[in-house]
Amino acid sequence: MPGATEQKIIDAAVRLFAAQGYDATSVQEIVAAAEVTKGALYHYFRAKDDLLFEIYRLLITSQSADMDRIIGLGLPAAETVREILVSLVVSTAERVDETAVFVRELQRLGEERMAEFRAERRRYHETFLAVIEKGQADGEFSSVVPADTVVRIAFGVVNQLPMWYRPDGAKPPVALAGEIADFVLAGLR
Amino acid sequence: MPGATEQKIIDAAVRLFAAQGYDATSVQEIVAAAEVTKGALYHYFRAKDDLLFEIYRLLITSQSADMDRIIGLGLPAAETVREILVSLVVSTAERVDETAVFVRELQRLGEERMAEFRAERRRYHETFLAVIEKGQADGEFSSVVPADTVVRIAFGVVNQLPMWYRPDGAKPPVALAGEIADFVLAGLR
DNA sequence: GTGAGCATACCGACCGGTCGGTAGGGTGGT
DNA sequence: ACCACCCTACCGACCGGTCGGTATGCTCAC
Repeated sequence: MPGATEQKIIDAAVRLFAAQGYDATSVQEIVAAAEVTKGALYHYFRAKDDLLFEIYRLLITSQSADMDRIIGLGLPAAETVREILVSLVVSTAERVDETAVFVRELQRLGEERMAEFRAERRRYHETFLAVIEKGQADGEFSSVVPADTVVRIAFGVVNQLPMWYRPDGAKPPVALAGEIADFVLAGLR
Repeated sequence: MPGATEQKIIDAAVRLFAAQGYDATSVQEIVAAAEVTKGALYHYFRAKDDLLFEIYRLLITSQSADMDRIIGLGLPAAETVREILVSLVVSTAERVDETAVFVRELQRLGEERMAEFRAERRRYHETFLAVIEKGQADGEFSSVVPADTVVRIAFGVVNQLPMWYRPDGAKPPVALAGEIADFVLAGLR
């Protein structure tokens, strides 16, 4: 539960990192945007990349929880896939800036933290993969296209979403999410 | 038609930008990797971001040409879509580094160049969109999912490809391309 | 001799991070 | 009731180092 100052710093960092990139954003810019001082920032964070770490942690934690919750419902494969995709697209649309930073600057994490995130990401990936494979094994889905390719396609759209999605666009996120889910499910018939 | 020195510089820049990011790569690193000196680099390029510009230009030019060639064949919509996707996936796999840089650092281009690329990108986008819309109008494709969403999904995978594709992986690019095309076409039935 | 193709030495700006210090609110001994 | 003490939160000037870019001059093919 971050305090007000801490939160202002993270919000400003997310906004600036998304708009300009991590390296192109100076600590000075962040503190100016957050209306705090450098002293305050380094009081709460040991280094600039702790900000990145924190941004990723918040995003991943909430998305993992979403997926686990949906799988816990025990729905049929098709409905599970739909629920996962809709929730993922909607939550990504809600947090485009965080996602943009995540996708673009993942590599900037140090070795150890990188490994930690890869593991979590892999788990996330494989949970979704298992749902599709089960659907294929049960005959609910077609097996023409291998499950891992389907997963790649699905995560591909989501991760690219920050490139074109605009909150003030014509299609509300939930409509978009529905279309994407429709298309993926159509491909699995 | 770049000379040998110029080409060495671009190759080194692509490799380093892909591995570390644009801002995290210093001009010193580039000239060291290319085995030239700073004088040589600034003899051929006016600024560091001219390198980015050149990388993008080479990539976009060749991909646009590929797509125009395929459309020129005048095949039925389904085959056109398949050909476009396969050629795009294969050529992206051949140039993962360029694509990674392109996707990650597009924003670093200045306003004017950015506008130029957006226009070219839009044209590319809309050419593919038109193929799908025509297929839907002719009844060859289903219209359940709007064409623009299909385009977003297709380009999503391709742009994310550098994140997971490894040239030494189990699946050769052409197999991968086939699977992706199969899936997209299945979604269009 | 002259211009293309480099090499080398160097510049000022700016960057992430540090550090000595302060403001103010709680706390415990008397 | 009061004050000594401390601790958290924060300030902002400053530092060493690195960065993109430049100025100048050599060399060699034509």
